[in-house]
Amino acid sequence: MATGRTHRPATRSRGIPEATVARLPLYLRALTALSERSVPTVSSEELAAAAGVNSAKLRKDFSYLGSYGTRGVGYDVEYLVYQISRELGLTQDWPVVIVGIGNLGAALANYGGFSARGFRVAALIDADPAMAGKPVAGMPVQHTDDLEKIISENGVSIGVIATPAGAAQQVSERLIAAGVTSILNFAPTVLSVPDGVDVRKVDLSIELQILAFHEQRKAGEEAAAAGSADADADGAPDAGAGASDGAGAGTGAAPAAALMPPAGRAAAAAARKGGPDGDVPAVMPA
Amino acid sequence: MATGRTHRPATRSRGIPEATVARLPLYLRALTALSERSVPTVSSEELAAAAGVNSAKLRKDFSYLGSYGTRGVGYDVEYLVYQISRELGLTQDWPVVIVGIGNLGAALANYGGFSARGFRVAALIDADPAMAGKPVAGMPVQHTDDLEKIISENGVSIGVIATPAGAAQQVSERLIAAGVTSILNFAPTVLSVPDGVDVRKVDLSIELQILAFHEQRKAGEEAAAAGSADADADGAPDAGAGASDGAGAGTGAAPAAALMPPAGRAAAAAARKGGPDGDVPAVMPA
DNA sequence: TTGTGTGAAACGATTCACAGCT
DNA sequence: AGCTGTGAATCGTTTCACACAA
Repeated sequence: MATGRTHRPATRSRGIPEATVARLPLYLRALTALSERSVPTVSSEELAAAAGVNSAKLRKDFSYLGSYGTRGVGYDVEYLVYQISRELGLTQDWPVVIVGIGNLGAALANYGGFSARGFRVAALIDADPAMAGKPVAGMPVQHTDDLEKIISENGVSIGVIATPAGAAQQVSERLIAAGVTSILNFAPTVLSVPDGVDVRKVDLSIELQILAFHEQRKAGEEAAAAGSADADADGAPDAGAGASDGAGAGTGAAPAAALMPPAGRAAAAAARKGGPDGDVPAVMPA
Repeated sequence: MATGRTHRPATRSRGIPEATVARLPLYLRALTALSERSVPTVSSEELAAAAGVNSAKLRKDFSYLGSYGTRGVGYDVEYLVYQISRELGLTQDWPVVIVGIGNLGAALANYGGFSARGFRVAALIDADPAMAGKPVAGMPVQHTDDLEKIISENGVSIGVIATPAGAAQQVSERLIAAGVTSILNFAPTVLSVPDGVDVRKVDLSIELQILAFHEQRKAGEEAAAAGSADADADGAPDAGAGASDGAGAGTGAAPAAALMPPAGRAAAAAARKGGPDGDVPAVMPA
């Protein structure tokens, strides 16, 4: 801390809040749709509805970009489309490479909306020699050996990793060494990268687990609601013994058994599926 | 809407913060890896590093689950794996349907890690009659007509939408009517769903746009650093000299020059690629 | 002595509510 | 009369820093 500015120096310096940046693409999509229907202006209320946020948030977001609206009227659709595109850097185009052409990589390569905006798939790269030369989405797959050359010749700064988890870290290192500074990672691993490199993660299994959590809670509440006064229906999360997992049990599992002294190794082991749980997904990570 | 308990009743009642929930799967993955290497205990410091977060955050997160650690020692790996799995609802299994078996849907169906945890693909559904019966990932694709039957017979509560954007809203409505209460949406649209239904979105194009934003900023900073005080170093084609936009522009006195009159239609039109920008991706949404 | 668990401070994002422009 | 733009209030998350248990 005391050491001057620590990692990620002044990156956040002049700035649009991260949460706002993450919503700009959403607004842009809604605006593009309006633009296609030749709608000339929108109110914050309408646009917010189309983007699935509330209008106060949208107005605040736009206020970070400048004053692009007209009081009493709304926003000029075309003008906003342009301003947001520019702010996001979509007025220039970004060559992108996809590394790992398995099921997912191929799906990504075929994704239309990819090239629709400023993005252009510059190359498809895979480690399997058998893939080399094979056309995927009308483009020949190239071998990993040429990764560095491809990156530099095409001026690629954004890489998409769709390899198995085990290969991801190494691939990211090669990409970065070759000049890539932004990575979209579909492999289920935490990538460690140097400062100045941005990584965004897309992880199917994490998303499902989050849904499962809420789903389970719904079931618990339902049961609690239906099942009258149960000891710890909504109990305090008190540090004490079992209370803290009321919702968990849901359908009939005995809550008592669930909690045990932090020494119950046996139960814990039993709980894990004995199956081929491998951390590395077959070929399609996400 | 405001009838009695407003939307999302007491869902958040006794609660683990959402941000914490979103990190539990990350911890779980790191712990599973340790477990496989038969590591008996970890400190918050080590585990945090493996999960890519800082240790204070991790300890705070775990504190919401209960006191599962041992002071002076650390956390018992197996025990924590079990507790987190249980908290996330992964000790039961969740039948899932995937709707839209295009490139992406097929990739998802083939995803190994899917079934690895509590999730099981109960059915693959597609609207194309030509797909019906065809095996994907060792499973016959079924026709949309049978969607309701499939959902109820299998007790499915989680649905994955991998259809083109145009079909997503309708598919979500049918899923929900049939009993699904959690949706993972890969189609690039905002789904509107009733209260009590959870939706999570995975959107490739949004992720790329966020990266592009940061990428552009990096380029700008670099140029600014290298090339003295150049007005529009960041290649903004527009007159928007908005370089220093002072966070908040707080002190009134808007840098008027930065913004041209909200009437510049021409520029806006020019900015949009004339190409086939269609909002609906070919077959693979994400 | 070590490393967890947690109040309290700091920070960031969202929402409120209204002044001010059109 | 209407709708944006934005200070101020609120809420949620992260970080700090240290008491306390092993």
